[in-house]
Amino acid sequence: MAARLKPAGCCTPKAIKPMSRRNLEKVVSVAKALSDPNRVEMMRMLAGQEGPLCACDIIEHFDLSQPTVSHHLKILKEAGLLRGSRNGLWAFYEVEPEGIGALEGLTGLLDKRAAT
Amino acid sequence: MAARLKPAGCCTPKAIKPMSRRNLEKVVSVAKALSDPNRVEMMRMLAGQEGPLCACDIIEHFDLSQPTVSHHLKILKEAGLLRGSRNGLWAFYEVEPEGIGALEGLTGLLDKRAAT
DNA sequence: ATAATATATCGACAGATGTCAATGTATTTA
DNA sequence: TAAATACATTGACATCTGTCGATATATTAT
Repeated sequence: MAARLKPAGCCTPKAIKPMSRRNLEKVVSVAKALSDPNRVEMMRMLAGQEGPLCACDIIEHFDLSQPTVSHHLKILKEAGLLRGSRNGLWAFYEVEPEGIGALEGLTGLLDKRAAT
Repeated sequence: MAARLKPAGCCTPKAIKPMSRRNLEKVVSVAKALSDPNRVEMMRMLAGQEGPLCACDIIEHFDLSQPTVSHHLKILKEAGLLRGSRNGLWAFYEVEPEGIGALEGLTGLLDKRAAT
């Protein structure tokens, strides 16, 4: 029969607080966007500015090809963490408030243990 | 020559606040751990309990094979979001305080817009 | 109109990731 | 000791992801 047993005197798990599929997907897409070190650095770079930065400055800062940087910025934008705009030839990016929140939600964990 | 230009009158980006490679990797590993919907649900399930839950209950709750659940729990544990223990045949898992923080850091973004 | 430039998109490829069936390991029971 | 059980690990496979070179698109300057 091989019925799966349970530990003695145990375990009716409490129900999971419901979350819509849409919100779950949102959480996952934000986490996914921040699950690459280059993208985290892009977020940290933009979060430290007082206004938008042109793509050229971001490209210059990373040791990646221009298409790759463009690709990463797109992912961050689609996750709602960045906002993009354009002025003539140049593309500008800046963090969304939500992006700051997400970034701090993760990096804030570190501040509670060791500095840097 | 094709020298890369810059927008007129613009842009000396402010330097990125320094972050150690170790801390960057930590942030990325946490984000990566939460970048799968099943793992987010496992975290939410465990975060809603008052104590540890046996693996059997987690396996039962998800529409995944036992090895796959075990694999996901391992990733969450290695990211520092879960703590595991064992009592006889049974394995128990519970959230680390850091895990709660990381989870709330991401799901908290949603509460500010739409409920659920 | 033509050339030059900044950025986005496409196509390809190697490596990472989620999944399961099969097997291994450790513990309890008979 | 032998059988049963809960969970972990392994191996295989399809899909996803990060990356780049090549190309396309849009804008400005000549």
